[in-house]
Amino acid sequence: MSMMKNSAAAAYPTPDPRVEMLVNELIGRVADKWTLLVLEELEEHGTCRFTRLAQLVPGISQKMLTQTLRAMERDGLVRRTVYPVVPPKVEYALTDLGHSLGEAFCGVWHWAEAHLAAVEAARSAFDARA
Amino acid sequence: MSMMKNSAAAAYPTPDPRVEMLVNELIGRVADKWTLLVLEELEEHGTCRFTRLAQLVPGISQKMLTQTLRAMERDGLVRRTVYPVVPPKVEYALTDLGHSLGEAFCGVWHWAEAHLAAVEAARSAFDARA
DNA sequence: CTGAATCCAGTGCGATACTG
DNA sequence: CAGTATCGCACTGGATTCAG
Repeated sequence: MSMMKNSAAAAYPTPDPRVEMLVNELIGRVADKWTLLVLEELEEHGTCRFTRLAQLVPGISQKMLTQTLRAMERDGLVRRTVYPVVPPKVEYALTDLGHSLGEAFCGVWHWAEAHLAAVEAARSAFDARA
Repeated sequence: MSMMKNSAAAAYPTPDPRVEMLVNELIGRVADKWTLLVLEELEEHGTCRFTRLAQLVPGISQKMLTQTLRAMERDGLVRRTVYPVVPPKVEYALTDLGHSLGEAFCGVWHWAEAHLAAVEAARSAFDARA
């Protein structure tokens, strides 16, 4: 991975416009608010059942949780295990792919944490100006 | 950077729930599709005028570009310079803060690039199952 | 050229009710 | 328990028009 094309200004990853579009779409999907939150909870608590996740993720509706989990499963980020018992029991766990995404997002997470104050200051200054 | 809190399970950044909420909101704002694209173009091409950006970012409407730039300016990510000439000339440039965000997103970018095939494979498998 | 304002179609998403 | 189905509204965002 990350072979670094021989181009000069290779600080940025993708010179290929076709791949770039696909990458943008993928990021758009994966950088969703609920996806991030679910990802984080699964990282932190490990395998969880549906209702547990609903409690863990603050403010998520049951509909959004279902949709988010489906999308993540489809993208190979989570593994869904159904136990044929009654009442039903369904467990969700991160795949390796999902875990690697969590790590990738750590950079953004750290950035947000580190620069939260700076952003808030900038906002105050901007609002004061206007 | 990345001082690593002394806590044991410090693989994940934020233990404080209050900060976590703020960080989530900030990420939600900043991880917007158009913000990412504008950020990328500004990284790649440096200072740009309004119309230039409109051409550079594929498919963005003038309304969204304006909104995005305003939000980014408010958050301290871009610096807006107005030249009092006629016709008007306005330049947009990344601030240090904006540049640092671009770097933070590189991790996600690389992830998306590296695992694009894996995600597409997972989707095909999922769709075939259904 | 840069942008604000208006209009409007599409849809994201919460609330609620129902099923296996 | 773990969903699916339906409704309804608020908001997103594109197209268009107007202004400095």
